[in-house]
Amino acid sequence: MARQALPPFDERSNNPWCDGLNAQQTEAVLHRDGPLLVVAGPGSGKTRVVTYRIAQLLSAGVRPSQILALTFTNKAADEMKRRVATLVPEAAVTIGTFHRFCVLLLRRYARLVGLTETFSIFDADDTLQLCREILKQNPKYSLSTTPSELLHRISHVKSKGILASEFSSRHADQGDFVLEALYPEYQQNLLRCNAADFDDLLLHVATILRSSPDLRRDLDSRYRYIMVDEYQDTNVVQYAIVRALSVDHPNLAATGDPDQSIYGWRGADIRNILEFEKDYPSAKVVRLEQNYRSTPNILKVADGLIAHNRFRKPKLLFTETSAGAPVSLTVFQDHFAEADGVSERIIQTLHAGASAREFAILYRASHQSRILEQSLRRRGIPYQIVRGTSFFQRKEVKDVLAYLQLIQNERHDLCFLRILNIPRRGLGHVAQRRLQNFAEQQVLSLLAASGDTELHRQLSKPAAKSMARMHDWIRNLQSTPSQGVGPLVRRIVEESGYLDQLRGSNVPEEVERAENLEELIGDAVEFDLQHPDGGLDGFLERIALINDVDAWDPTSERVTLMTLHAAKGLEFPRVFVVGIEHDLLPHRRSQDDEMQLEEERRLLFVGITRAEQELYLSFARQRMQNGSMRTTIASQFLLEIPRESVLCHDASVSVGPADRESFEEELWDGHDEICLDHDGDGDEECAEDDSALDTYVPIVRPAPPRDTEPPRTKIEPAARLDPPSLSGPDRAIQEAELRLGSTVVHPDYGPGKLIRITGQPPRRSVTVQFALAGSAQTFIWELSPLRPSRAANVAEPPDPRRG
DNA sequence: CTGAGGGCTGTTTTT
DNA sequence: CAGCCCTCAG
Repeated sequence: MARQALPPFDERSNNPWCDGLNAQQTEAVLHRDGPLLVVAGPGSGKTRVVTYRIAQLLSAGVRPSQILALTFTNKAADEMKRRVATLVPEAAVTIGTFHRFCVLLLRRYARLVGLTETFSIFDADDTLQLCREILKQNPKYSLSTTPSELLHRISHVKSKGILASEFSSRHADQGDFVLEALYPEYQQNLLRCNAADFDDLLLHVATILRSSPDLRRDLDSRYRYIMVDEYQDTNVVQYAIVRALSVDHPNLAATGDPDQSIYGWRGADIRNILEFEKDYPSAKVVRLEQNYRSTPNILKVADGLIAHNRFRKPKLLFTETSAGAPVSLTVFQDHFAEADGVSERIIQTLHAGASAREFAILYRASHQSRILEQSLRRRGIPYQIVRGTSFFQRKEVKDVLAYLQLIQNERHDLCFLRILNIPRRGLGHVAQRRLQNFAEQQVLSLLAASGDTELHRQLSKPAAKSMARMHDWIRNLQSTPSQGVGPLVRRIVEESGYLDQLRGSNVPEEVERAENLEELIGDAVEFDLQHPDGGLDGFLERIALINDVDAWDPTSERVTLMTLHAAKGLEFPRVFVVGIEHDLLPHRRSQDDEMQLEEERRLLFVGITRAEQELYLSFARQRMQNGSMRTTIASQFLLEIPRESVLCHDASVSVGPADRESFEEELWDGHDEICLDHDGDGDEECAEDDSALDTYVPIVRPAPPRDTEPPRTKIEPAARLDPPSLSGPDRAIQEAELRLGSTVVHPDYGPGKLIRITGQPPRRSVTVQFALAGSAQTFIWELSPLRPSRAANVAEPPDPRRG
């Protein structure tokens, strides 16, 4: 397979796909065969490059069906589709999220992993419910974990690509008995319900690709040109999938930005992008560093902040736009005042002629939206919120969806349990327990068991009658030929009596629920119109995989509220980032681990770089936490942004007018050495290095000098808070043993090698490459359960009989 | 079997 | 503070 040479220069300039592109963008667009990595800073025209390249490939004769573009969010996929459609109308290129693409494959090859093609997708609620059930049935573990923790840990393990079968054998001797017992049980339950959770969608596909070489080869050849967006956010499972599809035809184009990696908590492995060149030695690497989005001031703030990440390769970001307004940094008295301050600022700007759609308010945690909403509503500012609970999460809607899922997949026992007594039919705890026991004994699905006359004999007369009736009714729904989803939803809602029950209530809340059910019918009818061949599967899949970000309408004349995570990939003329406080951003749960702390910093970096013209940063001196007002601490990140690019305002009342101008000093005073620290050893970090990405990480520098002087100021910068000191006899041992390459043991992950050590004794951050799990993790040594090991060879698991 | 009320817990980000 | 689970009375 000859690699195509680049076209001569004049051909480039004549190429319609290169109009208005800079040299690097052009290079990426014209790249045809072979692996390509585009490292793209924020606002550098990445999406443009990807879509132009697709157009370029098509015009060079590549068939649309051979192109596959994978994104993380539906929003990104839709945007890409839209832009490709503008360039090349009606090109049937496959563009979608990883999850959706995997569902597509899995529907076809479900049998290979023990599912049928009508398998259900369990959402967060379902999986949590399942974990509850599992703990209920395994009471001996219910003290050592909670359902949500169990769920979280299973998901974590899955995102590392570890199957239930592998987990038990790998970890049998490692002491994680809870997961060892319950992960396989969880998985069996999914299988019994003919269901997959979100992680499974990926994991099953990866498994299929690994275990079916012929199929892998076919798919590899079918998808000749693969593009992966946000490659820094791929986890090992996604990596395995992409890798498997680009063996024979390694025309893989990955785009991403390590500085925008914000999904580490979900198992994203930044090494995927860092080691791209190792995986594909012939890869071409293109860097897009010119920013077309933000003003220099905004960019300076972003750059100054992200420069504080130590595990990073510095990157040049530049722009040619004019300076623009300084970035605003405001402290408010409390979160109410902050919300009001933001609203007032919006009002003023609206009066000056701005339009509401230009604004975005970004925050760390979704619950922060509530106060903001109230404030905006009071002033009549139109807003749209990208929030966690959607229409489809409402109880009554989920109830009806449960009927639909049960009809689609009669083994969906969770759905059956959910609707057993909805609407009320006199089937309570007793009937439920007998049903479950019976189904267990006879190895039947709950639906099948509910129709069994043997079970009916075990129930009270009214219960038996009610259950038989319900069973027959659902069977009838199942066997009725499909007239579309709309009529089906209507039948369920009406024939079950659910709608009547709600309508007849005098509780206003229930009447509203009835209205929601009407709306659901409407939604289903509309779905039928828009997707004549969609069917029940399509309807349910859309609900399972689409979230609220997709309902976000960028053209609507409203202020956008969303989390920092949801904001990735978007841009707005005017951006507010609120609540930049210690324990919130960085989040409390991210502070013990340097890697997680860096991820929080990247999160703020992402937020900052959404702004085109105006950026407003703020925090509150007090905030409601667990029902009580607490005094907050300014985020350490605020100390890290370049002082000369921001304009500080003190809008809080705790400081008298005389002190107002000193707010800036209050924040920064005595911290210049922290802010400036990284300029000292600049030549190494700023050294040009065009080739290898692997030098991105790690640049291990000495930790910033820690001040011994007590802070003089009222706002306590978190960076100065002393870490808890280590006490006890372990200390000497721990310090002596801590060396690169030495072996340590973790109670859960087993033995591993120290591959990175940073920081100073009270709080050293160590990264351990685990031999058994095959993955690396970073810990604060002093706080972790890691212990030095005498074993020289980590390849061999320690023998428990000896230990 | 149902509904109300008390106690407990947990508390980020998302496909 | 909120949401969930369990208990208890009807």
